Amino acid sequence: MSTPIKYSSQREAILRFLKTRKDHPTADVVFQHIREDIPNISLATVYRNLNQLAAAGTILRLTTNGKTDHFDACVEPHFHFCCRSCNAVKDIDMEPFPELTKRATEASNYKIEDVTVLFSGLCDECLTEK
Amino acid sequence: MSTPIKYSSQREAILRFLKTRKDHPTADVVFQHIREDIPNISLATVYRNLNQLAAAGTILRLTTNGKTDHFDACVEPHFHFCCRSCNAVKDIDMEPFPELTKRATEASNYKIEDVTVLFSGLCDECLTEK
DNA sequence: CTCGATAACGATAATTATTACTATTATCAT
DNA sequence: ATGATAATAGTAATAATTATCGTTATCGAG
Repeated sequence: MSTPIKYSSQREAILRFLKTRKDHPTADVVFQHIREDIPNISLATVYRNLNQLAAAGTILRLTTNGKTDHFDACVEPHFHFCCRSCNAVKDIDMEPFPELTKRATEASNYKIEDVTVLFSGLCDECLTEK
Repeated sequence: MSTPIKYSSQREAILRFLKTRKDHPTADVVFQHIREDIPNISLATVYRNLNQLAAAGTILRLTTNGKTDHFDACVEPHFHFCCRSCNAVKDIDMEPFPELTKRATEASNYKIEDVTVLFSGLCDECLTEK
């Protein structure tokens, strides 16, 4: 049914780069870094592949308060924090909360497939610089 | 310090409309409805006032999987659900989870000010239509 | 190993949501 | 009433993302 996926070195580079980063870069940040290795890569290619990888569940798309999406190569369920000052997206290392999905399933007649928890406030760096 | 806020009938109409709706409309939906009462209202005015009301904490901005923000006149802490098929945003009526913010505060060195929980999956309507 | 179908590409145009700008109007304290 | 300025309508500009399109790369079948 679905069209077969062919290998591309660009996609491999994008995924490899994402895996080296803990800070959930945006499409443009990915683009800026990848072009150091592949100078003539197109921004559209970056978007196309990030979308495809996210659709396949290989990476995670993080929609935050900020206007642009961030991407995360870690697909294990975990929590994120978005700083309202610098818009950085960071991980919060705490145990998952299966209770949440369970109670939402009981409380609604929807098919709950996923839950995203996004904390916001001020990150460590923005806190110290007064 | 901050500039004083002056009354405007447009803003009042926007807020009044939002309060009649349980379904968290987007800026454009607000615009389309308000212009039935105020035919020459500008879309920019709708955006300006929604932003101002959200900044003041009078209404809530909901950033979802979909590309456009939704707005909610109910600022009491509660949970939302976004349908991956029709992109509708709906409430989920369940008890708040103070535990979440508490544990995030313990697990990080950030100043946690807020948390948004967004469930996703298929809504009741999309479930029934096959 | 060719070959052929087509997924993916680079480059760029188009689209979409949102914000900025500007001259005018409305609010409101004095 | 009047003056300072917040808010407006209308529109131009911006920013992020997606669509288009001619070309290139992948890869299974012969």
